[in-house]
Amino acid sequence: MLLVVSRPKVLVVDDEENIRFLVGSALTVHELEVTAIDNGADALHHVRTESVDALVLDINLPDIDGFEVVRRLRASGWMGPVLFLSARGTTEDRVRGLMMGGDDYVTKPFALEELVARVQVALRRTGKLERRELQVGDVVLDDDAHEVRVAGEPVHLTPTEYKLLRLLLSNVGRVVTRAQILDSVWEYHFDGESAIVETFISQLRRKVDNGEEELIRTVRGVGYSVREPR
Amino acid sequence: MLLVVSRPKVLVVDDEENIRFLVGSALTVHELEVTAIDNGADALHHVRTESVDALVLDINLPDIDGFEVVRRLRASGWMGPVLFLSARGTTEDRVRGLMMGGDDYVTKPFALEELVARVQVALRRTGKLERRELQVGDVVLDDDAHEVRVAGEPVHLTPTEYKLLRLLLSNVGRVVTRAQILDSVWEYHFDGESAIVETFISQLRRKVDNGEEELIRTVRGVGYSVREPR
DNA sequence: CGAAACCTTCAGGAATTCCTCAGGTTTTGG
DNA sequence: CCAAAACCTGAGGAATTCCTGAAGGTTTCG
Repeated sequence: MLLVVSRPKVLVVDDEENIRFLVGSALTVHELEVTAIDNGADALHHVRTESVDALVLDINLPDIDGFEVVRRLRASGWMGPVLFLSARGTTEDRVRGLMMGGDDYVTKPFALEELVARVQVALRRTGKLERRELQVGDVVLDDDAHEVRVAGEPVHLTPTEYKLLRLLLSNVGRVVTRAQILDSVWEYHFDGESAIVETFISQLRRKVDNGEEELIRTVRGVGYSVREPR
Repeated sequence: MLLVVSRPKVLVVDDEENIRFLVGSALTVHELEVTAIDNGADALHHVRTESVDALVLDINLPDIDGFEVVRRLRASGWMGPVLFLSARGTTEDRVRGLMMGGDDYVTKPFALEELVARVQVALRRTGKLERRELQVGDVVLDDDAHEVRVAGEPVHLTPTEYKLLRLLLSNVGRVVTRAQILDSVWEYHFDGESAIVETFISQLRRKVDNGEEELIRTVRGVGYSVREPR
């Protein structure tokens, strides 16, 4: 597996303080390195002098139009992905026409989650971000393909099984309590009895646990855990 | 795959600033090298002295008529493709009659996307741009010919079917969610119910999925995905 | 204008998945 | 060693999700 040493760098360009803050925070939380700039000229300079892996760019900037920023960047050879932000309705058609290719756009107001997801997709496409894979032993959960492989062989999981395995794998070496599971996989908190967790753990084991060393350990009175095999 | 070292060069000739800007941006985003000029005389000079791979040319220029520009260029041996821009209705018939060889035209107002596509087609025809094909298993989607072949045999797809297949094939190994599909193939975001995606997936499968190993996998609760067969 | 091609909705049916229940097995603590 | 607690697992009906054909409406093209 490819080891990505440094985090991908994203430049956010928008003249609204709020947007910069929100988008910046969201991207930072998702392990990206963020710089925020409020005008086109400085943005140009930054991309040309620093290394930037992706650009989140408002179209309506006080000085240089977002399209123009990109045009100049392309002219100077920068080929990274660009995600345009545009106010709904105003430039929608123009944007549609310009996008395609490597670029993308979202209209304000947008869901931060969606924006982050798109930036990540773009970064993966350009190889700056590794594939989202969780691996323990010979079990691989590939979040892009939404697929699970055991010893290389694809294994079919139902949506709930998948969510459960995902939760366990992203907590390797830690016990996940029944309450956590109920809360995360199902969306109700009740402490009441229900064998539902057990049922799904059981099914998961049948599909994913191949004999010898058990992947999913039961921690009696607490919950379940997956640990890296030795 | 052919490595294209330098980008194809496109000259845009139009007296309207806006058109030059929009067309220029669109072409640049699509990795073409663009020069823009606002009159016929300079355009003639530019083509004769610099290397130009394709021409986007307004018919109504302030000085020399677009047709005349091309006539002279042909006379001096320049044989590149020309895409004429014309105002709707006014010159349409004339254009039809006058265009020859590898030339094409679009009427204003036009979709930038379409214009870019046509320029690309022209450049591919003259070998300045590599061919774009998406292939998975024995299904080939040829974007230039706008054609799909299954095991070598051409298969007819309607425009929507084609867009859908194209989206799926350009995301091999990744799940494409229903929302992504609706957003990309159709242009509305709604979370409301609609069996339309299913309907088209169904039709696509009938046309493209040939028995043995299914090309288009359903990922229940998420979307659809195509994966490279092993 | 008329025909053909295409898009969309709808609805019945098929397939899959969820979840409860009930009986069995293992572990714990005294 | 025994009983209680905790956990495992299979079965089956309910619920959800998906498939697909048919029918009606729209657009395109000659």
